[in-house]
Amino acid sequence: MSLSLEELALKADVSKTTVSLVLNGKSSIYRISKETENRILKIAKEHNYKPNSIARALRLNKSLTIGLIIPYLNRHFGRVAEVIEQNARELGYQIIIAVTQDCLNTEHDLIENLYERNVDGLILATMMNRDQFNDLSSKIKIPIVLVDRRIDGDDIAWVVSDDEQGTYELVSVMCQEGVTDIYFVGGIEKLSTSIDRLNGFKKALLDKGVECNQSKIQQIGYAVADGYEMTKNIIERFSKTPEAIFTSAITLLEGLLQYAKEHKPDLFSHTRVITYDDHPMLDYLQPPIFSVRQNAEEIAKKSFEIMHGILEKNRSFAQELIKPELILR
Amino acid sequence: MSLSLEELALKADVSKTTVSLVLNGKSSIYRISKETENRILKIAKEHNYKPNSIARALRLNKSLTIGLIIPYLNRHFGRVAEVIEQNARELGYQIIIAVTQDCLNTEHDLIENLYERNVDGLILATMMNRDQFNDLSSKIKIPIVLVDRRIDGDDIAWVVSDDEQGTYELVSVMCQEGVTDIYFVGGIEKLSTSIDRLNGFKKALLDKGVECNQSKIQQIGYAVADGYEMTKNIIERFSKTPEAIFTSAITLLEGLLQYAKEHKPDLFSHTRVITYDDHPMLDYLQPPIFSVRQNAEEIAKKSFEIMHGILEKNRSFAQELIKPELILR
DNA sequence: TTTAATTGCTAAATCCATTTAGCGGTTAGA
DNA sequence: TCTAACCGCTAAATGGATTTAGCAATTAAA
Repeated sequence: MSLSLEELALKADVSKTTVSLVLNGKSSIYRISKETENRILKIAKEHNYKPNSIARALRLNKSLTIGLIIPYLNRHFGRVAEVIEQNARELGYQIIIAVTQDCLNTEHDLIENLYERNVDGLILATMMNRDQFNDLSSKIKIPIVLVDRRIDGDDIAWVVSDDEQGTYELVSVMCQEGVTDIYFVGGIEKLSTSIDRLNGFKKALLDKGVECNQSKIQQIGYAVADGYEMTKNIIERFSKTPEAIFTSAITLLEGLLQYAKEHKPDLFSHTRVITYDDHPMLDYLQPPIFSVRQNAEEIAKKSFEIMHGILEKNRSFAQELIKPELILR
Repeated sequence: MSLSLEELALKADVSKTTVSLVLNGKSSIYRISKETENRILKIAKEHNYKPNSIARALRLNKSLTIGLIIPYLNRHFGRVAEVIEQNARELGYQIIIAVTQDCLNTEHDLIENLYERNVDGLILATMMNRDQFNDLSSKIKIPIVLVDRRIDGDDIAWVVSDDEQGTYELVSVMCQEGVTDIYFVGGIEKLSTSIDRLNGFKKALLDKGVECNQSKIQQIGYAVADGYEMTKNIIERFSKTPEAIFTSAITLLEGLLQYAKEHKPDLFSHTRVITYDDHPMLDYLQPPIFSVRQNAEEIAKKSFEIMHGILEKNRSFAQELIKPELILR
């Protein structure tokens, strides 16, 4: 490890106070002479001095560290994490990452854990509801920015994809082609991602004068197996083959594909499949699957931007809806 | 934040030394009476005391933090990171993550950065060669475990997929079907992943008595665009359509698919495609693409295990080849 | 010449947990 | 009765950077 302030002070023949003041740009405030200043700067540079970050964190009660808590490091969240890390690094922050596997208890433990480990802020893809979040906020005195999943409330910072609009547009494309017998394969019912996507779904149908039948809506979870299960239900419960199925996440589409491969190889000859989330491999699937691509880069960028604004620029919370992109193949 | 040792000591009417000794399980060594011990434990529990991790790190020179440096947070590395994080968490460690984008300079900066930030160890998917690694090792006095990409040397800890064997087996399948006119679409030439996969490739052919023609081997890089480029070269340079193409990463396969879609839609009717790395979507592609699935979970588990062994159990380095799995569709 | 202001710098406190050396007091052994 | 061992606990040092209050020396003002 590099030298300490004290060792540097010894070499420069001044006190460590002086060294610290100089290196923190406070020479003029404390009237350190130009001569002394230059000498110290030179020696610090020669020895490539870097202040011990732990000592600094202890004294300043600021660790330059952000906790990032997400359900998985899958394609979407992996990309989000990657871009958050890059943005954070440029501004001197580090990212401590942790995954919840969409388990609320794990999420709570992780938040507590990271908080105790003195992160300066938390970026969170949460499973909490409003009440749970309020409880947390009262205990935790660091800024929290929600990412990907929002919670209603004027005082909560979040950055999410415009799930409702994205789904609305995608489903509308189907409607415009005259396809309105669409099934909704959804995720975790109380999460904003599911609520908003379902709202977009219903709205698109309603615009075509079609009231969505509750029996066409399922919300079990976001795992591949859940997608499999819901597809199975649709195919086996109803005698009529659906005109279209909307899966509200790429994992659910995977489950659908798996079921189709095993039990319904001709699914695609009668049924259109559309999905939230995009994946490059979809380009090579037959028949083409329309999708909604979330702008993970923008989501990541904005969420760190808001965090940074709160931490260093005295800004308050902010909320951002990021426009997704329709991909029609 | 929770109480400090001192506040706790006040409440228990003892010195903070006593509290610290009790909470660190040293009551008997220092002959703290059972009565005092229980009183302190009770009060600590009531107030849910957690030692300030920063102060602890400063005093002990141990941050319980591991740096994880990888090229991207793509599917493979995302899964590796996820499992490392989970394993680390169970043993009280946190993961600080950083991505290099396969840039050597970035990698160096990140290593230095994390080192200065007092991580206890580094898990590294490196681009360095032996010399660069030796340089680094002499400067950096914390354990390093290489993951996914190894460097030759008896004293270097690493955990990698058995790239040579995996490729050997996959290519052998082709050979056994009589297909030996196989092109190698490779990654970054000097990385072990490329070297080992190429060796496995050549060995499989040699076992069939076929000497691999150098012109069938390309190694540009691991990006999707590189895969596109190499596929283009193969298709456009040679008059004869290849019997088979081996892509040595899923990203390269993506590039191949992209090129095929745009310029050679009939590629699959004459050419078999096989790839290193697996992806669930491959199950739904026609025709089936054989692949080698790396065991990301095992790679992650072992690499943290080795790190933990070095840090806490006084074990020395270790090297692990993780068996990948052949997926024949 | 005395007082006031300025200059250039530093001692010491602070953040909090850990750990070493050791202080008084009691009991046991010779 | 005196020494040795033991008991139960604590003061103080430590890790390294930051920051406040202020000291001693010089210069300027009255």
